[in-house]
Amino acid sequence: MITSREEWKNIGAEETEADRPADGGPAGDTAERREALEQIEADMPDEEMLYDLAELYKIFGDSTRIKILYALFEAELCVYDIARLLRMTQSAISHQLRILKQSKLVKFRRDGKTVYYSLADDHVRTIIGMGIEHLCE
Amino acid sequence: MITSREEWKNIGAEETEADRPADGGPAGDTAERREALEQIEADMPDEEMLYDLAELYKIFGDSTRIKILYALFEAELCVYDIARLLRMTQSAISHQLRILKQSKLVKFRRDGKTVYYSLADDHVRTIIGMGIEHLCE
DNA sequence: ATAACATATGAACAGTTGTTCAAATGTAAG
DNA sequence: CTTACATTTGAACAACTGTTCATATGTTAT
Repeated sequence: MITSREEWKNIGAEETEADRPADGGPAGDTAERREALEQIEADMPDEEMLYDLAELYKIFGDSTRIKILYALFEAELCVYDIARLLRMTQSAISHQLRILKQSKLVKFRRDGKTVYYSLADDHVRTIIGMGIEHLCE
Repeated sequence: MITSREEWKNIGAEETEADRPADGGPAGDTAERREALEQIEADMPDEEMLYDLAELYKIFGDSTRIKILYALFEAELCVYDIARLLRMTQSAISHQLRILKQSKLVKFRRDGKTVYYSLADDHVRTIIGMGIEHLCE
């Protein structure tokens, strides 16, 4: 029986790199391939950008939030009405609105006791539109 | 001290609707507002569509997956090289590739022992592009 | 001031998610 | 066949997420 992990272990490397791929790989580790990888690495946006990008999409990755955003496509709405529309508690909606607010996807204005929310800009529409386009094929 | 929940409670309603907003709301529950909400509800895509949309964005909501997709922007890559590029275990990468595969965001071909992955279509590029555009403002 | 209303927030809890570890496939060569 | 390589997969576990419940904050009216 093969111990499996042993093949991958880069003996002598630090503990934290123990399970990462060492040299080798398919069709040998040619200079060309190594160079190509380095080029790709160089062309990649920095860590932070990619992290922020993932954080942004995480926001869209919840159906409650998608529904809220979609509802705001048509009109400015108060928390109470969004809750009524989605048949959820206003607490749940309020929590999600906070997240949407933090991501600058929605803006709000206060009118007396009521707080009205609306889309921050048209990017939201475009991003959701892209997703729908992908699904419809 | 106010018991708070009591104000919301729709007395006589089923248990499951106990904490949902009943009639009322800001500025009274006029017929106009009720009608506007019904119109919005009618214009909303069906539950399933919105759920699928959220599921799609969930895929983009992880930086490892974003990195993999971004790497595939430039070239077809094997699992081993993606792992090397992102400095992660090939197991972790393989798990994520399975998810990307299931969502039809990447396709793959086998060449001997090696499996090469690439973007399934250009929607991925557009969707990620939209996200970057939103961040850069 | 008090009461009622609209929204926000903190803590707790269940459900989900991403990585790791270990082992299993699948493929090619000796 | 066996061995080595490349990838996949299942289980376990920690970290994260969304909802609920209870309560707090903010606003208007009396």
